[in-house]
Amino acid sequence: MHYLDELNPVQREAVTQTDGPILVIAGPGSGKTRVLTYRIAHLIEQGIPPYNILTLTFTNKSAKEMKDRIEKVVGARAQQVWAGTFHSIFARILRAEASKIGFPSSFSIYDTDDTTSLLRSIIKEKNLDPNAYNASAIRSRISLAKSNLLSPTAYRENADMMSQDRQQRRPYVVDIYETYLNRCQRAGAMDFDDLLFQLYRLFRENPDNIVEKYRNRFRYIHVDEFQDTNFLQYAILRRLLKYDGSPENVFVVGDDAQSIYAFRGATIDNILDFEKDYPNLRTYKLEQNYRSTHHIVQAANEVISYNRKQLQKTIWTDREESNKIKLLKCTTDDEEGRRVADSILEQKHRYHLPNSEIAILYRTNAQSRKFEEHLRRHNMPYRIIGGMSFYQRKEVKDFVGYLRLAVNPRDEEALRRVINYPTRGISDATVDKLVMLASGKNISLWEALRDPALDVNPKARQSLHNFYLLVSNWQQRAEKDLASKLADDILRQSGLLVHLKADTSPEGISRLENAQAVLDAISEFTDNPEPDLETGEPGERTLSLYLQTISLLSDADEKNDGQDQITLMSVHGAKGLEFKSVFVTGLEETLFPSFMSFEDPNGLDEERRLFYVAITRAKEFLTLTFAKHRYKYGQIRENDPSRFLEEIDEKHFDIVGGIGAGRASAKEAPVSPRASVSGSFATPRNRQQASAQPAIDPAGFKPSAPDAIVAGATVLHLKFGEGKVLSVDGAKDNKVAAIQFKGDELPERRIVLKFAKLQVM
DNA sequence: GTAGTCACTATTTGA
DNA sequence: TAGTGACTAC
Repeated sequence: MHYLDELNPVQREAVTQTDGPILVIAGPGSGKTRVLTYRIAHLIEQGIPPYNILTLTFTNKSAKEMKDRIEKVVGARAQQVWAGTFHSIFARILRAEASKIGFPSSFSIYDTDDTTSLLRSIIKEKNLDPNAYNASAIRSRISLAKSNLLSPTAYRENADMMSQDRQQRRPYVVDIYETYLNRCQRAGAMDFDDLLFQLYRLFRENPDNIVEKYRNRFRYIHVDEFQDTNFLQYAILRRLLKYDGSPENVFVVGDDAQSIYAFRGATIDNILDFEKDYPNLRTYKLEQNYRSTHHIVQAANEVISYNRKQLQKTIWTDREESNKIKLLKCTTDDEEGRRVADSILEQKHRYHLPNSEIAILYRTNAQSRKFEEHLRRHNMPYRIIGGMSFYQRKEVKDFVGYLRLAVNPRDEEALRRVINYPTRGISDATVDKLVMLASGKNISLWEALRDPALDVNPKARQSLHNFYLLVSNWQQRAEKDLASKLADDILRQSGLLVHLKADTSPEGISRLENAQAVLDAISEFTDNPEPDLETGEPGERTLSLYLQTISLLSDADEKNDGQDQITLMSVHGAKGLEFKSVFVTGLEETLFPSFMSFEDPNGLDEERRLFYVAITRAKEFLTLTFAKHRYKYGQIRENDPSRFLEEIDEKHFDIVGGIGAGRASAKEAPVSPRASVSGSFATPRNRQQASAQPAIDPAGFKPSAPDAIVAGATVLHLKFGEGKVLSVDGAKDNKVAAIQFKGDELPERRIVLKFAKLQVM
């Protein structure tokens, strides 16, 4: 069948419209990937050289999948398309052009840990209070600044940013930012944001007319998941697209309803601005859902209609046959784990589902444990995406630290990590002196290492010298030697191998195996060079490129080994995926939606979009679960069912056992007095807390109607006791009251009136 | 210099 | 609870 015949009329129009700016608003399961891949295949069929086509995707994995799908239509030429994530494509450009902005071409990439530890050290050097200046909070501040193109100078002139910092009682954030930038430059390192920020800088300063080069190269630009791009990414695209005589061949695909990365700077404004920036824009809406059955699609529409801001769009399906959505009400998180495992077992028997068609989704990675326990108990194979990945393990990071140093000795985070690990007689005091000297003279740690002005005892000096020789030797080899051979030598000569071998505990053995797995990965990498895009020759396969590649891997890129396993992951991780059967778990107030989102309505809207993404992953079976009681930080917490459950019409539900027989009864189910509930999970701490609760006689308690709860009223809550209503907001069925309870550690609690048991006094 | 203990504290999502 | 950083004892 010809590829164009596999498309519906709207899809086909979007695919064959090859020139000018195009926006495709694509609902979940509407064939978005198909449109994108066929459009690129179509361009190639029309004679456009594949290396003139750029496609920016969200994960490396989806870029690869896309290339493979294009290949099915146009053959091997497909592999010459520039397809990858923003970060990986831009890193590649920066490697080629680094010298123009004062970076080595083998610059290091600092991951979140490197950045945080560098910031921690800057905060210490500046003698700032580490409590007020929380390193990871500062990191997100700096990230926010970069994503909005604010240099330190612009930051200082930005009244909003400065006053926010003052309000947070940390007026020196911008100074930390400035120092941080210097340090990165000195270390020849870029963090994730820099890969965008520095590229933007390169294009703006435009040495040697470099923008021209890339404008000519990328004649057709595609962006997947456009709703998740931030201002900086948009600005870079604009640089590439907006100039005199530009054909503006840009094709973006997105869905405002699936925007779930606002927390890291993504903004829907990009979709709205797009229409303004490109007056010739043609917009297509893909609304037919080919993925899910009727009840799922309807539920998704109902939920998303509660969001205030959205582009008008209603997804629909012609799939009539349909299972209802199952709702599992559980008393505890443990019961939730058990019943999900049981349901999976049952589904597998009844419908012969392979494990790979089943996914368990949760809001936070920490929730995976209970599911793991119960799946293991049933001997069901599973894999976890996200959480601690291979390259985040300590032993792997240590080894990689040495490799980074061999490639770029100025890499200060790598140097600090390994300089005395395994121990080689370089004390913390010596390292501190090194850092002070480097700061004083504004030289890199690597230079400071052999600076005669360094005031240390002869023994330490000798140790430093030996370390210097060791690393210099690797560094010289890094440019010519085979990466795998060099890495093997580094593992031995660094002393890491001996150190790891010394630990014969099971964990120790697994650490050794992980280090050796890095060697295997490097061999695999060097043995399979990808073709160079312009020449088609086997491309560069240096250690430096390997390091760059692994630092840009994301969780979603983890491969499956072809085993038939159940997938466990966060809802964020599930974006773009689909499964026959999906379990969306932990649907409780404060968890999903997260309590972090309660402060601002935009936050709640984002949680709702996240829920929308979660349920639309399911093709045939959707199961929603919640637990009344759940452990958090070692303590039991009680939660109400998520408001999102209330936003789905009952007719889509099939309620299975648990607390009460039906949904309505769950709302009015008699609530056990706190003491007896805690008693069944007795720990000394819980007991104490329970006895501190105000004693309210459940028998004499008569809940008032939600309408009776108004701001200023004094109310009684079975669990929290007496409280004052500060405010009430939200529409009729979703009213939320902010209440301050007497003797409560929280300044206020937000209570969903529909679920709450409150009595006006 | 290292290993072990203790107390504290953070609580989301991720390239 | 789990991870971390500071402190202590050898």
